[in-house]
Amino acid sequence: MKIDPSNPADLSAQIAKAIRDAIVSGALPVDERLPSEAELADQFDVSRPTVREALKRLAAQSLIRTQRGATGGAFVNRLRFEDAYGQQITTSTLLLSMNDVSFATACEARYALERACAPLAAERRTADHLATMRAEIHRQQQPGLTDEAFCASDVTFHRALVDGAGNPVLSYQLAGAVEAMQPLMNMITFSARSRETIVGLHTEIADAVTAQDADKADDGLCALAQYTQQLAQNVIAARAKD
Amino acid sequence: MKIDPSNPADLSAQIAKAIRDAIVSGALPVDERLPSEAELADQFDVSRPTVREALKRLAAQSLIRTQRGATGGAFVNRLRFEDAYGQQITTSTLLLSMNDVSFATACEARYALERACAPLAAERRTADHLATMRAEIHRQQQPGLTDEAFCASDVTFHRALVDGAGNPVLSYQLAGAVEAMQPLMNMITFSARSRETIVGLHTEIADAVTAQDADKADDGLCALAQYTQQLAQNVIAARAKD
DNA sequence: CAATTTTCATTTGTCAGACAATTAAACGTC
DNA sequence: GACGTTTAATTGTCTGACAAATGAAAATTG
Repeated sequence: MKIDPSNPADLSAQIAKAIRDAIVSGALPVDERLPSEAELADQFDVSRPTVREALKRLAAQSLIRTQRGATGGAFVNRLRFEDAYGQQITTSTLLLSMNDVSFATACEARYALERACAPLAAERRTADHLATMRAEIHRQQQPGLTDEAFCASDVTFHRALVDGAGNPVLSYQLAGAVEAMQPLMNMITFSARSRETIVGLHTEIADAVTAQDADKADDGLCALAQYTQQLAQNVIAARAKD
Repeated sequence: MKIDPSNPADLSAQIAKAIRDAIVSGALPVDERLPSEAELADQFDVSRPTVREALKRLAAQSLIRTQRGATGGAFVNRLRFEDAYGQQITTSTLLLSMNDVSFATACEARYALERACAPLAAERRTADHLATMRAEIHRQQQPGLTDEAFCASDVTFHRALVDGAGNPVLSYQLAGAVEAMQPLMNMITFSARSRETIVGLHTEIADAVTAQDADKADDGLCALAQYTQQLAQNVIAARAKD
């Protein structure tokens, strides 16, 4: 872990990589305290600011946490799913916005993944998940709701569905797919008519999950996917006219 | 973007967040040059090392790239899918290893997501994808293959299947799920008999995808998921005896 | 004038040393 | 023994400096 080629550029990146590899390989277990910045500087034969830049890189990925004081230092962080959600969502959102991913492609991916969760959710959903879904359906029927609030409620509804599968790995993966879609969905203006249709499909899905009917839930998701694609196409067509 | 509360700790984290928000919101477009470190230090009223630590945090997330020289500086980076793969895999791997995620949970998530790709892959796979799958099946039949190499080939096979869906968003999401499983799979010792079974199922899947038969591909994946779970249970049972 | 070389200014990368803030342990004091 | 005080260790930040890279401008040369 203490190797460093004599290339005097990217030193902090090299040090960060060395420590990261040690963490990923398990050589540095969770909650292990790293040597102090001064010691690391000695070991790698660099200055303390360079070590600090390397540690900040790792902190940005939630791989370490730091603590001041006598018994302080940098500690290997237990990467929790909640911590990873945020990064996953940020990354997914940027990937979509920076790579000219079409609405159709993103939508297809999102519903394909969500349909994978539906059978598990139908089987294992708890009262909590059902209650969240019903509450969001109710919210979506409020007349004064802005389009942004409608989309946010939509995200909450679908995340409750995904979480219903009771598999944290799935919830983590889907967090990116579902939340990253929100900026794209926000382009759509939801008329009273389209909201009614969506709420109807949400109700169909919630009913199916309540009844533990995986097939019906899948039907609802398919219909919702199709309808969402159609709404987006209408927006695109309307823009083309201008 | 220039706001900074007078809390004199975590300055670099606050600055990183301010710039990150500007990038995510689109205020800083791709390839835009950030002010020089000296200018940023002036604007945020901090020292240059503090600014540098903030920039290193962003660089660790591939949000910016830096360049030395007269026209150098920090530029907003176009986050590419290839760049994000690595981070996704690292994060997923650590999440699994640090959170006592059971083999069953990880396996369930992985195959649920992979099954979501199968119908699309059956529809759109190219000759390239089919060739990769066949090549890996062939490799998996080599007698001298180590268990690690067998697992690596397995990953390549399944990534070809996922890529066959022709949806970069799906490929990105699945990269984490599929690759992060590899360390867990490496725990399993693949006997000649189990390899034969797996190769048989791989062949069934490849045949189905070749014939564009989504249902058969799904059958193969389900069988593979079940068999993998069973192999893992055998390993766990054998360990319990010791 | 054109092409090439040189110089130079700008910017990042790194270093050294310093001080402030925080924290827990060691130490005294009652 | 309980409670405040000191102290040492550690991170967070600042200042100032120099090296290295790099493109642009200036000087030189044919």
